[in-house]
Amino acid sequence: MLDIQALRNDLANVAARLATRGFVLDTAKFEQLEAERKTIQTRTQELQAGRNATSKQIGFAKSKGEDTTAIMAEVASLGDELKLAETGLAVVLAELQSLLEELPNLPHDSVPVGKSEADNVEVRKVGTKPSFDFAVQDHVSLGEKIGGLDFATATKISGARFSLLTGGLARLHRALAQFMLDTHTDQHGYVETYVPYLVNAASMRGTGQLPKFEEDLFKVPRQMGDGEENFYLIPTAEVPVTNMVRDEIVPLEKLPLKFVAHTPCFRSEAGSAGRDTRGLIRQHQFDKVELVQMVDPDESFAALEQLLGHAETILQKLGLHYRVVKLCTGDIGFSSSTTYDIEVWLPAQDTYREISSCSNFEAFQARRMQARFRNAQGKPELLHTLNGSGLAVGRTLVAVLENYQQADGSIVIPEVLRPYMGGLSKLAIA
RNA sequence: GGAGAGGUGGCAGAGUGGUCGAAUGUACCUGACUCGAAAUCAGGCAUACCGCAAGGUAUCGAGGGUUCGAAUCCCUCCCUCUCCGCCA
Repeated sequence: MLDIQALRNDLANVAARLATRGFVLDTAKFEQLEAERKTIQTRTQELQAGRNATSKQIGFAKSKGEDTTAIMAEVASLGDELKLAETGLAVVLAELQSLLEELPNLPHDSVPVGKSEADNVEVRKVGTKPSFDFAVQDHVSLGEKIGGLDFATATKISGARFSLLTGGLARLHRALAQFMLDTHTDQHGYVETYVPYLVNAASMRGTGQLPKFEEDLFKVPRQMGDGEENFYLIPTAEVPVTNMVRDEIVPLEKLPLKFVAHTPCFRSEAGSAGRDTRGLIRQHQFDKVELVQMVDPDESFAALEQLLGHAETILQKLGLHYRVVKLCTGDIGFSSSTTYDIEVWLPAQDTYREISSCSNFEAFQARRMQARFRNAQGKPELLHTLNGSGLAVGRTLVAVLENYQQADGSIVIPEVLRPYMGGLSKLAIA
């Protein structure tokens, strides 16, 4: 959520910055709501002040045993007008709130201006493309050759966009996740966390998935007293982990907070019909190791570079070629101020494919969540939150399969994963 | 699932219809005393919004209700704790 003060003080500038990401801010509507709010709020507060003062007099008079019928008659007439004013105020405030909740974050000044993915800026390439003296196969064919990648059965069990791993591939998948977790906890100073996969609406609101992107989520209805209040399946561990600090005031000396979590992620992939239908690239369920940091605002951009480096380390240790891309204003996510994507080289597709996305949200999520720390002056101040995939496990599995394939279709297991594979050095063809 | 007890400021903990936004303790900040610290003493110390300011408004788990007036009474819900049952 943006700071409403920024909109009040410098609406044109906010609108201009939002425009760079293709968002049209209805400034007239905002100004109108603000004007209404001011009028109604002032009026309401005047009425409340009047009522409070009179009621106080009644209490005072009664305590002295005086007659109060005259004053009580006077204040009685306030009731209806006050109720009306309060209701009107609540309506305007709710409208303002929902307008505010649907505004995306302001891109940071350093973010390249652009319309789409095509305008993203490549920051660096690391490693080299592997060369093959045979025709490369994609991970689906490779999975069939060595066995253990079974889409047909997954479809029977659940439907499209689900996968089933068995045997060596299932173990390789687990090995990747474990390797990532161990690296981030042992070498990068993250605290391992195990979190709920079903979360409430307040958490989804906190990180920005709600109210605007409900159709991307899997919703689990449940009865709650009279009505119903849904659970949602997490689309990323960012949601439960970042919400750890919702409504908290973190002591300064505890910063930065750094958490890592390995979780499944559930996405409805609404609006992605027909995209990436083959293979493991785009699924309703996939695993991800997620890095999350909550930091002092002065340090969030340095933290972003570090976090990005932590994610890159995994690819380097796995010996995978990748590039880092800085997303342009038109391509960054709703809540993000700055985002780097890491794209891994996939030889079978002859292209780089997103495997991690690392973002600084500045105070955008913290303001929604009221996630604060006590600053050096002892005052509560909004934190900055960051997160990044470190990495998407399913896509990393794809990258390992495709980059480590041999002429016969077998897969050499990267050195760093072998301890997690019981010393195995190769997945042989079935 | 059944029975009971609770949810108040950073923390602990009073407060059961009227100068209560809330005693007290503790933590923290400032000052005094001290060579310095501890102890002691004095003062300060919730958040948000409106306002140039004076000041005002809201917030005592959430929502609704009663009332001139609600932390306090009523209703619904959520959460926590204790005991019992069930259970990976």
